[in-house]
Amino acid sequence: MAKVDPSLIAHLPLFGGVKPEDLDEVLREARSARYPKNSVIFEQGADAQSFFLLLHGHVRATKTTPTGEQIVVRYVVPGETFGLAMAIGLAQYPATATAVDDSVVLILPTAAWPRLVERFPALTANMLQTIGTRLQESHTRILEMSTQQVEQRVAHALLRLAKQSGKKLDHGIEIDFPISRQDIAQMTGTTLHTVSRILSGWESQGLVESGRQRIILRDPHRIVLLAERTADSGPA
Amino acid sequence: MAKVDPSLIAHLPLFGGVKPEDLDEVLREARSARYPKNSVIFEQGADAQSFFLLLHGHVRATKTTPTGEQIVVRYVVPGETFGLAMAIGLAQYPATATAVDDSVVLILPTAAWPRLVERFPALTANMLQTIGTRLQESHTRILEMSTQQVEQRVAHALLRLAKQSGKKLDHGIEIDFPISRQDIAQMTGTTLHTVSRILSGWESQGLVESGRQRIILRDPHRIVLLAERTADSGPA
DNA sequence: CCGGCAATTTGCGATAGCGCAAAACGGGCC
DNA sequence: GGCCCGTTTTGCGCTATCGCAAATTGCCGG
Repeated sequence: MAKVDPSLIAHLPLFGGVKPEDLDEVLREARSARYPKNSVIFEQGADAQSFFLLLHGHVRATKTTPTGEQIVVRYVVPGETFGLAMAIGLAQYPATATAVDDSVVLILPTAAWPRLVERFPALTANMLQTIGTRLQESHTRILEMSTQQVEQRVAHALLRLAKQSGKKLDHGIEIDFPISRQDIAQMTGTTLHTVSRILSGWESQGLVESGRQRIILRDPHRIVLLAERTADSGPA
Repeated sequence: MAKVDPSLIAHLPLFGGVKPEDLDEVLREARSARYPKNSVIFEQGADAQSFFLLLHGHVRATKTTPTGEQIVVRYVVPGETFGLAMAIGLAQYPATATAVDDSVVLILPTAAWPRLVERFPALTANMLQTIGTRLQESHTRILEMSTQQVEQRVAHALLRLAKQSGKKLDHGIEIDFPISRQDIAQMTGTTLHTVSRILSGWESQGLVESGRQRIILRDPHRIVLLAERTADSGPA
């Protein structure tokens, strides 16, 4: 297991306020690991023995009901933390994390957290900020699910993904990791069938170009219009 | 403005780990205020100059879209904090808070927070816990909205309210503050019409007894069954 | 290069829940 | 005690979206 270079993590929000030269101290507690595409990093309900920092790749967090339905909680991009159960007082992970791409993560033992917090009080504040942001995002999502129709929700979801992980091409913005219709359905509270129909429609209007687990926004601007459109407005 | 007795707040989660005798120091920064039923405590978008602790009454937090639709984010019960914008790094309140009952709140200036945190480091951790719990609740809500039908969602919402603010009667559990069909609709992502139809149905089956802004769960157990029922299961 | 599998597309009902509108109700205030 | 207004109920048609099923497609592994 290779040593992690402090410069890799120095700029991350979590470590704001921690002196770069102190980061070695943090890294001493950490190890890194590689997860191949589609491998599970941790499972919902498992003991939260570690928390994670994504260095490379993409991770999907999902939550499953007792009856087996699942939703995508979020996609993690490099630089973000995940599996923070312990920070909010949970002994088990509330969601499952899966690498959707070959991914490299920094693993910190949950047990080290209290020690780190004591040593670097700024960490708690940073963590609070992180969780707070996620809370807001959740509320936004609830608001959307309550007030918008499926097409608008899908538009919002794709725009968000594009902003988060978009790779600019000259003919549009490509979402930079494999994502299926089913995934999008689970992000927006609908079915893969409906997502497929919507994307087909958009494709024939030149709004997107998509294929197997691959989506390119060809005309982000018009998608923004779609996302903001009220149920009735606009021509046929 | 009356002095607040430390014993009133000593047991609150936010102050866990703070010595009771130190609470005076906190209270020196605070003032209390009374908000009559239906008055607005702060408005979404306003500068977050204070944060709040509910002492008596009930407060509803709502979030409104640019186009005017709104959802109920949560109901605050005595002992809980609200308006924590500053703790998560927001300069403006992300929601509106309204007293749904005559309510008494403890008001703490946002400006005092950094000072308090420095003095009582446990506060940050407590806050993290609080926000973390809310994040989880949000995720649960998203999961429900994604996977359950309206009737089940309403059942869950009522059960939660009953647990939070239920007053036990010998003939059931009454939700202890005024709540309209519209409110429930905004908690569950549906319309007041649908909620009304559902409650009417339940009433005729003896599950609830309800009236103007008033709901009594007559048969919580059967409502639990409803809440857990999968779309198809069970007889007509 | 081919077989097989997972992802996607699409057609075709079925329906839960919406939206509108109107009527009934209930309480508080004067 | 009666009036006024906000809340609730309910009928009725409509449609967005689901659910199922079958056909198609594109990849990956061998």
